[in-house]
Amino acid sequence: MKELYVCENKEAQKLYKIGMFAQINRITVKTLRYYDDMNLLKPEKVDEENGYRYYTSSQLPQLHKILALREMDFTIDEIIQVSKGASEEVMMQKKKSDCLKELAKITKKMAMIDSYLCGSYLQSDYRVILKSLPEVKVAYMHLNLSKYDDLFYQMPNMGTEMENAHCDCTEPSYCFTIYLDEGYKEENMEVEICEAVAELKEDSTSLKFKVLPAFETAACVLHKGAYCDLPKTYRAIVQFIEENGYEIIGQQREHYIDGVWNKDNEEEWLTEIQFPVRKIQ
Amino acid sequence: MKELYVCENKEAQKLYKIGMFAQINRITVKTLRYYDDMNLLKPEKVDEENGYRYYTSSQLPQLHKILALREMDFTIDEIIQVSKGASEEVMMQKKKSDCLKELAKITKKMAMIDSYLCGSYLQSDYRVILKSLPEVKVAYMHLNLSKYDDLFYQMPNMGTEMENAHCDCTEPSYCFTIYLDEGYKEENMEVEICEAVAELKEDSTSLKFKVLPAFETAACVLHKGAYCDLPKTYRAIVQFIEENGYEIIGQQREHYIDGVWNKDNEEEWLTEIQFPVRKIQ
DNA sequence: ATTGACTCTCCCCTAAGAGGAGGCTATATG
DNA sequence: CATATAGCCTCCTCTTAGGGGAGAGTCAAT
Repeated sequence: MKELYVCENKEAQKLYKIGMFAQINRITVKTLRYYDDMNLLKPEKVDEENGYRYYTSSQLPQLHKILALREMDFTIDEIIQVSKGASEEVMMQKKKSDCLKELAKITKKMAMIDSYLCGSYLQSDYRVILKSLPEVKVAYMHLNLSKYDDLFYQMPNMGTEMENAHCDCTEPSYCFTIYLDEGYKEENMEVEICEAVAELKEDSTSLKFKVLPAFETAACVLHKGAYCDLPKTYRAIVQFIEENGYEIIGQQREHYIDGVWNKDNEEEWLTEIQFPVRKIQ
Repeated sequence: MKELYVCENKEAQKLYKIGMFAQINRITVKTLRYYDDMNLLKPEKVDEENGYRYYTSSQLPQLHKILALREMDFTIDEIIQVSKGASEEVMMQKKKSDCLKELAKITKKMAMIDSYLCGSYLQSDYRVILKSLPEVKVAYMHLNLSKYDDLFYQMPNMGTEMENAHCDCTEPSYCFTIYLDEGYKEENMEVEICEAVAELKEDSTSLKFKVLPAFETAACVLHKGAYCDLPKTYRAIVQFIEENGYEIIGQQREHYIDGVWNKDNEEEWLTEIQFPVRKIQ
């Protein structure tokens, strides 16, 4: 029965070796040694001869506090701050806001996974990214197309006109169309074919120049394959915009990356859709 | 205008150096080099002479897929599995369940922080831990106490009786009382003082022996300081048990670690309360 | 030819320990 | 008393997904 009590020796404090102390607290020996190295919890006594660490029961509350804070995801450094007297209150509030951020992130992740699983993002080949569109100088031709494919018959024309005007294209090249119609149309659409240039030149009858303003945020998605599948991609990106609380604030651009001009195989064609957007408050 | 289109040279594929390719995709050069090292995304071509990496637009979809999966918290290894043909469906489901687990963890963390902030855990000095209580052989004395403090007047008696019976205490020592009354009582309580021993001995009139069964789970909390504050600690642990969906399935033990027998200062006394519990389905 | 912007490889760093090698020590058993 | 085993020590490497930087080579424009 509490041998030390019987002995009436109040000085003697039971010393636990590291293994026992670890077992009592359901942690590993490694962890205790690590906390020693980090100067977070020093053993009560270290044998000078053999280096053995000895702990006492009076260190239990300190250790339990450390473990409690670790469970709340405090880092070792933060726990050291606390033990040096930093306001726990303040750090807790910070931790809480960290938790809320993490919660938001994980919720977003879940939403992405879910939207993949229910197939609306079509096998995850759609990755909507938000990026900024810088101000850009373009050469452009205004066209009324009776059907979509006419667009590409016009492209060689535009190439010729640009050569005549001695235009320098930017590197990497940035060639796209702007749709001027509101809403979706399959025929008789009004478009502008644009290509980024280094400098503005004199307007001619068909080839004109202008500066497009920058957009702080644009929702962009890559479309791989023939153009007949483009509508599906449009639906996906518009869905993304709606679901994530954005609104469209400008004309979308269809940016041609790979196409008939450099790839025989339609499946390798690559197009990027860019929608200028803004977060709805 | 799409110079390659004008040139009608379908073989020529525009090669991007790593910096440009990184910029196009809003990622860092380091990331691309890392993916190369990991064999996740090899450049289309590497210059044999100077080691420069060159990428093409046809690698964009692959890269975007990688980035999309990274956003969903897939590890590099998992993405490699996917690119080698592992079922995305299955991995997504796994990811989702990971997310749910993480969500549960973070919710728990938040709850801990909140309960700290609203003070119910009293400055976080209470850390409830769940551990198993192994089967234990004890020497014990059955007592009826008119008031709590009488307990400690009985302890020296018990020490003497145990010495007479030649008991070997376990290491570390495990000395505790079991409360036999239902509910909380401040006086006239029926208790058993127990001390773990290596072997059972012959019962005497006052000192008896028995084996206490193991409990798979016990909610335990350290109490630091004088015994008059114990009720607060009891309330905290009972609150924890209720809030976390456990139920009490045995008599609680009050395990004496540091006390009057080895510490003069009441504030250094240390006691552990152990409640055998079970998760409610 | 020079300059500045890119690129390469190689090395070290992260948080909180885990895993293990090699060597010393404490305790229990024969 | 000798030895076997378990426990302890230090030191080293490993984990993720890249980041930072050194030192050296390379490209493109002036």
